[in-house]
Amino acid sequence: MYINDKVIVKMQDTLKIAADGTRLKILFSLLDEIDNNVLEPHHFVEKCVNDIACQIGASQSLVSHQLKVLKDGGFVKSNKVGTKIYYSLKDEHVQQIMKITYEHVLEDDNHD
Amino acid sequence: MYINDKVIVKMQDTLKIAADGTRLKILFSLLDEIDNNVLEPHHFVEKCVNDIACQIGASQSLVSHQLKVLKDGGFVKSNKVGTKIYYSLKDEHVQQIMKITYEHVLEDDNHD
DNA sequence: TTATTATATGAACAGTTATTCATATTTGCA
DNA sequence: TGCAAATATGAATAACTGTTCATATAATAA
Repeated sequence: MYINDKVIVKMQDTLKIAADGTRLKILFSLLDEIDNNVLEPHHFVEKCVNDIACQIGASQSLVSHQLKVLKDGGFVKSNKVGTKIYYSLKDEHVQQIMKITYEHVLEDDNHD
Repeated sequence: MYINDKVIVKMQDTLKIAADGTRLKILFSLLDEIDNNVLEPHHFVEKCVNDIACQIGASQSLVSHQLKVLKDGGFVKSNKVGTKIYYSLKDEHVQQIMKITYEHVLEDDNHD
């Protein structure tokens, strides 16, 4: 084995964070909405907790909980302005994981 | 939201499969071993269940269970020869997910 | 047939986790 | 000060899942 256990655990933890419907919806909502193709490179949008909650149809509490998971996992960053806290994608790795996973499930559709 | 719930569920399911240490070790063991850089493109190696179990230090039963998960999820394919069943990576999406996740955790190391 | 090798399977348990609900904290404003 | 808005937090629960153990199945050889 080339990859040591520490790296395996980190990869596992990273993928676990992405492997949740609510968190995926949050991440998609943080992708730029200017052009319809959300999976192409771009700069990232900032949104506050309530706006995300409304957009994905989840409660404030749930979104707050999951944003904490995403932030601890290095998926998003935050920016406090007044009482609002704006969240945005942290880097492009997240976007790339989503893009490849998206392509993977689309390809599977052809085999069903 | 651009992405419908069906796609979200499929992405979640796909990522869940990758988000496990044992399964990640199995996938890494199925990457070609000729050049040391396991994360570059290549053609995929075939290995039987017992060989994988020995290489990653897991029981036969556990590896068999997880290979079933990986196969059902479209991550690996199998090829029966006599009593042995040879498994290999199914396509390059799996490899790409691993590569990007790997890069992501390496980058995080710089911030610790 | 019997024995052996390789793999799959099912049940059971322990540990984890997503969600909800209620409440706390923080900030801005009157 | 008090109030409202935005977000975070903690507990509790229900559902899920990775692992182990024992056993079953399949293929080969003697």
